[in-house]
Amino acid sequence: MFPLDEIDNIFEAAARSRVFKNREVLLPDYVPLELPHREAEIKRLAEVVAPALRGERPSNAFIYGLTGTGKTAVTKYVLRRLEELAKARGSSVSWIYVNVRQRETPYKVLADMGEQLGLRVPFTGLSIGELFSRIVKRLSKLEGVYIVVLDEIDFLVRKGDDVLYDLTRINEHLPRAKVSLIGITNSVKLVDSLDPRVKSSLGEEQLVFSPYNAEQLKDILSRRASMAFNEGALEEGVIPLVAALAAREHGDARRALDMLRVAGEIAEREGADRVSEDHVYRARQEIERDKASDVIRTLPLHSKLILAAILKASLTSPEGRATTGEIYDAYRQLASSLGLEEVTLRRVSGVLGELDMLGIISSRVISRGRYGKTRVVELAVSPDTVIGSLSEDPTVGSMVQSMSTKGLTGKRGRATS
DNA sequence: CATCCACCGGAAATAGGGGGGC
DNA sequence: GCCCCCCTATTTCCGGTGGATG
Repeated sequence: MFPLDEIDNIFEAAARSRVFKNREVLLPDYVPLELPHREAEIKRLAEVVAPALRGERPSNAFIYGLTGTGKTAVTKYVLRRLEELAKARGSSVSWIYVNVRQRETPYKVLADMGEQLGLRVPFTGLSIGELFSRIVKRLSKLEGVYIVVLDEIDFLVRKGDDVLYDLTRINEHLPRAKVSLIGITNSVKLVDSLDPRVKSSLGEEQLVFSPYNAEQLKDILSRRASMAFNEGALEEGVIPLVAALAAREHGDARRALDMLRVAGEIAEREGADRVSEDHVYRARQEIERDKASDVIRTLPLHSKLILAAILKASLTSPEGRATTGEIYDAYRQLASSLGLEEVTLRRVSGVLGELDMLGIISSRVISRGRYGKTRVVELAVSPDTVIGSLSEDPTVGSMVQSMSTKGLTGKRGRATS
């Protein structure tokens, strides 16, 4: 028998990282104790929600800014503080945070809200209306101020949605409790597509978050890095590099912190004791690849097939591009070789649009005059990534693998420029 | 300069699998 | 059990449309 304490020693040694002191502070959901370069936004939001301390309903607010500009972090930061303060003064203020992108459908958003209010909600079966009135019923037994944060609210807006509208009017049903809403989005366009009634209600206050510049990113990164990494674990150029790369991608601080964390993880995996610029470059690649793989793996069957068709069509074309028609032909071949029913051209066109949104392909519609209007598609991720992710699928996997050899020879055959 | 290709992309409807309340 | 609901992927229907061609 191996002595227990020796096992412990092994774990202990492995657990003690050479580069990381506290890796968690680089994770996306970590809210730091201070949010540098967002002082003005914090102040604005604090002013907006402050009336809650007097038991008044704060104005609804609309927060807009690109991804990674601190919208979520600032909101959580301010509301946490507000709640603490309220508790200390004996007034009742609570907040509910729902990420609409993760909850996607109106039903799930309401279900999430309901659960946070202590309701037991079946994951399906109820009508939206029923669910809504249960929430109202629950809230009408309560008192105090409730601030509901709907993050990435874009996904709730899709045409003719009354849930948002109903939420803005929920106070009419409540005798004592007061609800105010904070909507967070990263698309300016959203504001226009909003139901005008919702727009005016939600837009009682509007906050705009501007992207961080490279200097600010550098500052944010070094503060965070000093908590996350051991002394001297970062080579000189690492932080400026990460900041520069992220600044180029519209100042996304989350992306920057991710890059830093993954660079650290790569360094650690390799047993290096310092994180180098090379680790950063590789981290950036790895992040892109993982993101794409995750998306591809969870695609529905026919979307995978269509992606395989794109792969096939683009690898056999000299430019690496393919049109909708070509993709459809390739798709039909693949489908019939697997003995599967085919989806229509309209659907393929729709899937192409989805894949574009997901960043797996990039495409634009062009007119070839006499020869019609079509969409030209090219892969936005490396063929190897696509092949790798698709081959895990039980249905299309083997087919993609056999295609990969042919495809890659085809690719090798063409000019490398 | 009208024509006409090869699709685009909106809207509505359906299928069919998940489940309620009563 | 009955009737209703939600959700996703898809079909059906169909009115556009940029620009090379004749």
